[in-house]
Amino acid sequence: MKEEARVAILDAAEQVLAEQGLHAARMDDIAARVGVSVGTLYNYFEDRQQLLETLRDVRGRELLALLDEELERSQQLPYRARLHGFLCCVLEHSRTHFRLLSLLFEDSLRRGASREGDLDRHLEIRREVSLRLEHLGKQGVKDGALRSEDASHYPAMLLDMMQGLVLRQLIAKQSTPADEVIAPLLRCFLDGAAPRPG
Amino acid sequence: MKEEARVAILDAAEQVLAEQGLHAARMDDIAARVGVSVGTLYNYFEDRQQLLETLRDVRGRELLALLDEELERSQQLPYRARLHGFLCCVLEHSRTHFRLLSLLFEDSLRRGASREGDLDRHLEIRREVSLRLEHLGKQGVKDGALRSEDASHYPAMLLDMMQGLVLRQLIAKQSTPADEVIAPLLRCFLDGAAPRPG
Amino acid sequence: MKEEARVAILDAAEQVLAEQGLHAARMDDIAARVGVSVGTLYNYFEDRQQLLETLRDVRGRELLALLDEELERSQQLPYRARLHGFLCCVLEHSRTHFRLLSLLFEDSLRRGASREGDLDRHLEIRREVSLRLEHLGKQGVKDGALRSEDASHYPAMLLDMMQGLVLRQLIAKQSTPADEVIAPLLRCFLDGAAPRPG
Amino acid sequence: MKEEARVAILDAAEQVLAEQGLHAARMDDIAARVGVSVGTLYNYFEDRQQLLETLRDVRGRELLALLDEELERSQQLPYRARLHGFLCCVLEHSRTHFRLLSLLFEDSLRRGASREGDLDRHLEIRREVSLRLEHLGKQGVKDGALRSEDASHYPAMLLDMMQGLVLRQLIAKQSTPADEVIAPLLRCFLDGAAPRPG
DNA sequence: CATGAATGAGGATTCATTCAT
DNA sequence: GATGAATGAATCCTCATTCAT
Repeated sequence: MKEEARVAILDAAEQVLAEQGLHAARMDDIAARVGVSVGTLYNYFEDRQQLLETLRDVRGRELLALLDEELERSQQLPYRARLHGFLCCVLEHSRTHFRLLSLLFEDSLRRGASREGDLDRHLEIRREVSLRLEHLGKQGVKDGALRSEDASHYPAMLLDMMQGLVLRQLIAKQSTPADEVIAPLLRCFLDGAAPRPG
Repeated sequence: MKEEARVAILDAAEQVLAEQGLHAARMDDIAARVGVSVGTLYNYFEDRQQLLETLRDVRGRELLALLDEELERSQQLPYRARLHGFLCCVLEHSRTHFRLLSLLFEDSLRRGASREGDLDRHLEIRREVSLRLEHLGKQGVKDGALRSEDASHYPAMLLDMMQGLVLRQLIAKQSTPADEVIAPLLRCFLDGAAPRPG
Repeated sequence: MKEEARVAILDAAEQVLAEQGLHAARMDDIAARVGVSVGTLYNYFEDRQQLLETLRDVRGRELLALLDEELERSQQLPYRARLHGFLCCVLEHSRTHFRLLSLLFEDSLRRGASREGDLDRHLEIRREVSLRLEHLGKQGVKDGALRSEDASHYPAMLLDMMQGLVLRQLIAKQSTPADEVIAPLLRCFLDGAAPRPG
Repeated sequence: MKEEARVAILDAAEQVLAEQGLHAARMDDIAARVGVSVGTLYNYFEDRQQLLETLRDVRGRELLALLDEELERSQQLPYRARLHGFLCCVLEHSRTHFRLLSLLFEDSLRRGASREGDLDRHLEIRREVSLRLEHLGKQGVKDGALRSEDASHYPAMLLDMMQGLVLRQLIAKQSTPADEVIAPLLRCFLDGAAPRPG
């Protein structure tokens, strides 16, 4: 009961944030979106800041759960297929929550300048996703699908490209099927942009 | 005379924005940084919004000028070297202005939702950089250094990876030499992450 | 049954008021102190204002009852002893409830400015105590222990000194035995600060 | 210029506080009283708290200045006359600012419970006045006008009686000439309430 | 042109009170 | 009767913008 309300508030907050931006999203707007009054928000969250932090944490944990599920499911598949599944998963989740995560991330970065150590928690999710990609990468190296040389750079590169990809879809307000956009990304990542000698 | 003042204000604005964030940067702070009073800012810029827009445009044009200069200079070199030079150029400029551009870009994205058509101007710079990369890519294809198949995706991918790269350096507050960070990026981009068969 | 609850609420209210102050004491705090929910408070008292007024009246009547009891008990004693007993009684009660009465009195004074006639009820208790002192004073005059000249001023003076005395103990957070603090007060009051000629 | 504004704000604040009470006095009310807008208040004072503290300090220092002036002036007079002058001075100042000082003092007392050490500054003024009375008392003892026995209690007693006296005038909304109310107080204080044997 | 005090709309937060369960 | 979540009016404070000097 109480939990449903929290969820409803978080969902509303995400919508309003996505539409109005981090700063423009007023508590009144969020309340109106849920269909309650401002005061109610404060029955569930300490203050605006804590509401946003909770939202970030919840969404982050959702993504990680999705990824772990996907990794579990694809355990027997070869590296390329697993990576493809993983990225699709990230893409799918990001399409839904990208603007939110992006806004909150930007904010972390901003405030990270002043309050040292706060940034750590804010980057946790990205780091967790990265860790899973690293782990996956080790399989890739073992399978002979990845060179070990630059392996440490790959997670970041992949995430960067994913992020940009989602961002461009957001801007274009279109949503190409995941396969279609991930395929060239994977081709370039694995095989390189240069023509294969053979 | 008038121009010098504008430049001073823009510089101050960038510093304050980088330190305090888009929203926290107050007109008073900017004025104080220049060493003038608030009123003066309004003699040079219509309002806060226009000051920020000008700042974004100016910095954008500076980057484009740098890139064009670099492309001019490297005209006789092979594709890989030119691309390397180009990315170094982007990296260098981004290191100096990244936080600014990132903040302003986020803001554009945010307000892009509401004010249709406004976003276009905001994305102009990224698009211009992208165009130059496309153009460079054509040489790459001609030189046989790039497959033509996914050529249309390459500019975006490269830019995404550059952006992430700069971002990570900002977060880590360290600044590895350009060559060192761009090398693996280029290796992966051109040759792929998978081991070359030969 | 109903009465016990009222008493419990009033006691809790007094504690919270004493700890947090008139304004900072929230209905939720009072309810929590009793161990009930806010709604319950409203089953026993019209609203916050009425709860506080009741509290003031109840405590006031308790003091008056104590004083009357003391006066009854000391009926046969000489003036000085009766006055001493009376003041000890006031001191004892004040030590327990001073902060409360002080807060409520201040509040009366404040609102007395706006709502004419309201103040009267608020000052009732002080007036009642004063009346008893006046009455006692008449015995003092008869006994030859008081000059009749300024007799009308004495009750107020005594009360003022008592109030200050309690206040200073509150501030110092110490509680000297009643006799010890009342003795010099009585000496000064009855014999004066100037050395006796004899 | 800037100082005039500060003074105007402080005066307005005092009026509004006296009329509405410590808590009911809104920043908007104070601003309206001065004839400026809220924002202006914040150009002169950090926040509400600081405005009130400043007001208390200023009024306190005004009283001390008055007292020191009076003590200076009466230097050659005998103790009784000097004390009379001193008390008149306190009475006069209190009549003008009593409600203010009383409100602020009550507030100090309240918050003194929680924030230890804060109370000290709040009680400073009362303590300063007390010090001057002590000093004056020493002359009284030397002059043979005061018994030294309870001398340490006298300042507090006098102040308590003065405070009550002013309070009662405030409540009664009448303002008896200073001499008339101070005379019986002094008579009682110096000669005692009991009839002189001689 | 520069100044900087004044403006006042705007937003986060609190808390007495209500009322459906 | 008891509960406690919902309500929303009320208030402090901020800061972009203006304009008289």
